[in-house]
Amino acid sequence: MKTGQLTPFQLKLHAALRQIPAGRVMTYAALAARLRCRSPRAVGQALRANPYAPRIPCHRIICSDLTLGGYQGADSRAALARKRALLAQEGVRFLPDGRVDPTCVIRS
DNA sequence: TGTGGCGCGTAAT
DNA sequence: ATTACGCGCCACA
Repeated sequence: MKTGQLTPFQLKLHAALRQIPAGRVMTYAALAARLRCRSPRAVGQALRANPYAPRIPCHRIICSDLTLGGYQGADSRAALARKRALLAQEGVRFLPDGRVDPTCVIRS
């Protein structure tokens, strides 16, 4: 079925996400750099429009400040809590400050 | 610490 | 085709 209604970017994005091992997270900037993109915003937006939420681990992407940033386009406390739960389920550790453990973050 | 501006892509008009 | 917006990041004051 064609390339789907998704854009080439999403495919690339999915490929990058696939490279992220479980229990580990990557920042938007790192992911963008991997996609050869100078704008992390494009990445975030692509994830936000990603209708394949459970199919695409967009929750493995966090802010460069080690903050969860947002989830599904919502920076609400509930969304962040859910994201944190998902990451914790994967084995990612969190700091008492609510930030992600830098050892689990891949800043390549 | 807080604010503004920046470049890329998508989606909508 | 053009405009507006978006889960961000960086630089500067």
